[in-house]
Amino acid sequence: MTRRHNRTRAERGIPEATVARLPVYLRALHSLQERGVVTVSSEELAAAAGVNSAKLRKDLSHLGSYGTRGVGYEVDYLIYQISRELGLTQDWVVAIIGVGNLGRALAGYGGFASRGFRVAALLDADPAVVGAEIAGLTVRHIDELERVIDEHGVSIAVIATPASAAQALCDRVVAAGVTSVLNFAPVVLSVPEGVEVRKVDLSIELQILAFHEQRKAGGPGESAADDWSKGLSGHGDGPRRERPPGTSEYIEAVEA
Amino acid sequence: MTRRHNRTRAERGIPEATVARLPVYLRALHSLQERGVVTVSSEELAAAAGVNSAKLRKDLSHLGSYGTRGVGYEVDYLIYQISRELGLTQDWVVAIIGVGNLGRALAGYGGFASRGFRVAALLDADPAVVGAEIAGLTVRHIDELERVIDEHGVSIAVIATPASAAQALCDRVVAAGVTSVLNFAPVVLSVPEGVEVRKVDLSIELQILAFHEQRKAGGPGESAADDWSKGLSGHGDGPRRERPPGTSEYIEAVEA
DNA sequence: GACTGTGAAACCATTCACAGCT
DNA sequence: AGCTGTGAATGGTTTCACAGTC
Repeated sequence: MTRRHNRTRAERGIPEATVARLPVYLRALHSLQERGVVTVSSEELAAAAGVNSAKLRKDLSHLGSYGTRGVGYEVDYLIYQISRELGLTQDWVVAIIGVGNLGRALAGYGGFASRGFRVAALLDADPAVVGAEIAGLTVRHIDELERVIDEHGVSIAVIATPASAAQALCDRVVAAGVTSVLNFAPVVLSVPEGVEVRKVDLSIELQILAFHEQRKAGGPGESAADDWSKGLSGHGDGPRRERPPGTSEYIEAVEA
Repeated sequence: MTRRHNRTRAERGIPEATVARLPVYLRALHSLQERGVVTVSSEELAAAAGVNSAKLRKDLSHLGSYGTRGVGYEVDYLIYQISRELGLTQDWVVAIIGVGNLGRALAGYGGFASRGFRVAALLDADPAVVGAEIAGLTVRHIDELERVIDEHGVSIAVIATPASAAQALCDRVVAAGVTSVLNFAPVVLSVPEGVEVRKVDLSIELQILAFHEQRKAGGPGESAADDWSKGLSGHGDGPRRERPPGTSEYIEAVEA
């Protein structure tokens, strides 16, 4: 069922693919706004956002009819409409859990504050960090997690801890009422129905690049496609380049 | 045209969606491997990777027929095959450009080294950082970019600079022969044909979360859908919550 | 009996091309 | 004349369901 009465358009339900691009359009629009541009065509905006214009128009059409035929889109107005659709016209209270290098980078990241994300708390388990002042906030001990979430009305938790700690912390923030989690730890978090998790994985992107890079240079296939003795388990002498056996595979942290 | 003779299967050309999931499977497999698991069914592996089993099987079928009916997949063997397909059985030389908090986090990230990504160089423009030793490397000055790329045979550049510097640096690494770029700066980079760029955007994910979070709580729609005076340009009194006008919109850096 | 590999069906996303408005 | 908004066409991805293999 859809939601209530069918107002004008945008019969609720913007495709995920579109939602994922709206922030990109928003950024491009802000940049145009700063340069004093008042009106922009789908062609121009699409170029600035790195997509093609048909896609841009289809995406925007899901929000409503905010352009003017023969003219284009008014920059300020479109910024407002996209911001509203994304929920950026209200503040979101964010807690960052794990204050290693990544947590610090996130804490100080200007792109959050300027978009309505207010980092209200930093938490860590390491006594050496607890109490320190970072980006204007005092780092609290992870034991205080539930209290801090409650105190500040945190609605989004950012997990920037080692993988080993992530699931347990995720469980705690969810139990404390948080329903949106942004996970930087290299694990698949499981959460109950109704909780949204998004993942940013610093190494997955590199692996995807490696795949394409390899393709450019002849690819795998031919060379040594099957120098692995299937059926004989144990490590055999498989891969062309053995990795030093000490490099304990994974479980690895996001931190230095 | 496909590639040469049609070996067994996997007539070259793995869908992008599949490529993007292979690293996730790989991680799940490594974790199983560490726990001593020898064989895994599509159902179990899918659960560990957070996808459904039909998708997993279809994905793996693009690489080849590496499972055994009635039994499942041999963990070691599958790790090897996926690694090979992703190009992780060879080393990739990476340079990190921009050594703020994010650059540091990346430099020390264990998940890179253990996957065949060798961070060979760190570069920055800030004289206060140049010469410092971070994660076992001495930070070089950005002026030396081309020399460093050449010296080490860098094939992947990671850009972790403020947005304002990103495009120019990207142009330089591309001119120096790099064909894969991982971009953390909040800008759309343009590159010539044949160069692969991937983007990780710390704030886009948060914005997507905000969108869904807002949905849970009644959404926009009803309330104040059109309190913006279209046609009257200038800032009007639009959004429900005005942001402090000082918060200079974007152009913002990834750094603290 | 158990589980993979895969056609076929269903679904979603992108692109095309043009009617419709300004 | 110029540009948006959108049906229709295309292409890609996910899911279903089961034949084939161990």
